[in-house]
Amino acid sequence: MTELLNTVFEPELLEEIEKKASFSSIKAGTKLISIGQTVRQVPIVLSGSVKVSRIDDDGKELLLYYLNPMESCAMSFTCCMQQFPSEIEAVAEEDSEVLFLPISIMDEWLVKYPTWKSFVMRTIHARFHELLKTVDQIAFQQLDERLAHYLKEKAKVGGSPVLNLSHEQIATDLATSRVVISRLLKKLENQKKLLLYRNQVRIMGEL
DNA sequence: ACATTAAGTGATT
DNA sequence: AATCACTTAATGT
Repeated sequence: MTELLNTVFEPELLEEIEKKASFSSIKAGTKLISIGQTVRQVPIVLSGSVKVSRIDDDGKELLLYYLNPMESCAMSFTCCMQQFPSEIEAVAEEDSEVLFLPISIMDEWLVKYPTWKSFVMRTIHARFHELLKTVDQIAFQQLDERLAHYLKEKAKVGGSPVLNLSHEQIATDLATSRVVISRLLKKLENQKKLLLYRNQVRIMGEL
């Protein structure tokens, strides 16, 4: 478990993490944080994956990105240092192991440990990049590309080309309607890129 | 066999 | 791309 951390952080920092962090195993579907809640801890995903999404005023959901092993949430850095309430919701996508770091250590570690600082910078950069990507996908209204991206991500996260999802679930993740998703999926199926079943999508070729 | 839920489709905005 | 209305197919009881 710590092997992953070893490759990223310096020894002294690892000791500190050992002392200050709390480790927890999270069951699939567990909500880690919801909107409005104040962030008090920074999560680092060790195994599994966590889905981070935005919910609008009408309760409509929009998937932002996944946290994979050795990734953390950029929102948590910015939010919790200033004690701002969360603007996102995070739910465990599968059974996961997560390390929680208290916010109190943030300032101190940033100056003390170069590997921590670069970790923080890397994750902020990575998330920001990811966000920009989804933003201009939405701006240019290319839902088909968003769907392809979504399916690829799902396959990567789940480690399998077989996705157990209903069209409905896909639609809520992408904040659109089921009918639209069904049509796009059908189009992809006709292009022999995937096969459709009830509550299941099997990816065949390159999307 | 019947009810419920998921998926497919044409027409309309 | 979204919504409506409706059909068809798969699943659960």
